Amino acid sequence: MGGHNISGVETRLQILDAAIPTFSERGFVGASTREIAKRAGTSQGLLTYHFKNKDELWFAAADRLFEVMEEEFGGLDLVEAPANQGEAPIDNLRKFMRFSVKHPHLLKFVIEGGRERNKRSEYLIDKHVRPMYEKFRDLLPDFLPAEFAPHVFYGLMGACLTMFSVPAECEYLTGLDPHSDAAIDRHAQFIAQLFFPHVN
Amino acid sequence: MGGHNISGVETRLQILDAAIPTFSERGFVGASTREIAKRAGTSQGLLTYHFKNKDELWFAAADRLFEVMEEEFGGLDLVEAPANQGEAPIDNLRKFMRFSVKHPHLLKFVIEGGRERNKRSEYLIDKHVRPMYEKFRDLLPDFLPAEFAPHVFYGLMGACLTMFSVPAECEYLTGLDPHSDAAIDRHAQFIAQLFFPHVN
DNA sequence: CAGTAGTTCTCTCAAACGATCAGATTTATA
DNA sequence: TATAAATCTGATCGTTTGAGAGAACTACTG
Repeated sequence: MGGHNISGVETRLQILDAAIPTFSERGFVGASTREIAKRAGTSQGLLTYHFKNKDELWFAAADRLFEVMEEEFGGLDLVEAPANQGEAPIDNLRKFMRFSVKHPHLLKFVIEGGRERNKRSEYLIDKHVRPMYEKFRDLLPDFLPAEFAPHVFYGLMGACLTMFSVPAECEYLTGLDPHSDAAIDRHAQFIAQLFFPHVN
Repeated sequence: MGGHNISGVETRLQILDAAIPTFSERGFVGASTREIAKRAGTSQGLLTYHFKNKDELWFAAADRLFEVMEEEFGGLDLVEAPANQGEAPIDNLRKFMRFSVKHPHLLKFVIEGGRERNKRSEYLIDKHVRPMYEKFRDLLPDFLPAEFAPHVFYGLMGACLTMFSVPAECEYLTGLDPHSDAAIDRHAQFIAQLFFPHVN
């Protein structure tokens, strides 16, 4: 078997690597399959050959993003490490923020997914977010009542990531570029003092 | 003067009241002028009469939202009140969160505006967000170094509002409805303990 | 009551969209 | 070398989009 490219797998990846930033920048509706094809250097008709439709392309892009996250970041150890091994939480927070800055698209996918409930958001939550959340929840300290889990989760996530989820706004509003190492380190320091005051 | 409706001002408001939830739910690109017109009970061509184009309609909707916020909430006193008058910060946080839950559209506007830098985000920041931010920044305690202002701002905003900015996701993921009074109270309690531990 | 200006509505248009398809092209297998 | 399978391109379909031109309507003015 064969085709123009050595293998369809390679083309698939090229398309996904073009689809991810496009969906991230323009949103699902705003991203056109023609722009994605142009970025990938292929034709628009090829997208529906490799992926059945735009929804399936989005699913595949989300899967690819979390695949990269799993490889590079290795899961969410925000709570586990400091609680169980006594590691400095600031190191984990910094690692977490650095990853979020390096891969802003994942954050954009999750945030846009949370906007309204549809098949995309349900796919994202069921397949990728819920496992993370349950791991997080199970690692919370015992003295914390169970009903506080959502509040700690969204409180911590929001405090950690909001600044990096709107980098353009942050720089235009405050003059601070959230991508800079200084900003990341300072934010990690601030959040660590906030959530883990006893460790310092 | 005259026309089919009693007054153009009334029609304008009807259109804005339809545009706000539509932009909020679907985003700027996803919201079609036809859906807005249908919700408002008018024709689509009327939108370009009252507002020059879709961008101007969005600007007017944003202005209207912040107008309501100013009337009902009266500015951001998160820091001012507790620092200067010794009021319980939890009351201000609760008030802030209640408003955000009652008017989720404002939050959606700001979040989508931060996605990428364009004329909409710049309009929103320059006209509405920057005054809030500068007021917030000027009220921070003196012992806090100035370069921490953006971190406190986005840390606090993120911790406070992220849960309410993705209510559908929150409920589907954690089973907790962020609109409920119990959730709001508990979140205010958690955030207040986090940011103002000395007050309790 | 006629005239006029301001307002609302209908109809239309070009552009862009996702999706589909026939056929060309390349590779793998026999 | 022949054949089948996989890959890719380019054209096209039916819809939906934002925007605009001009008609229809209403209230005010003289």
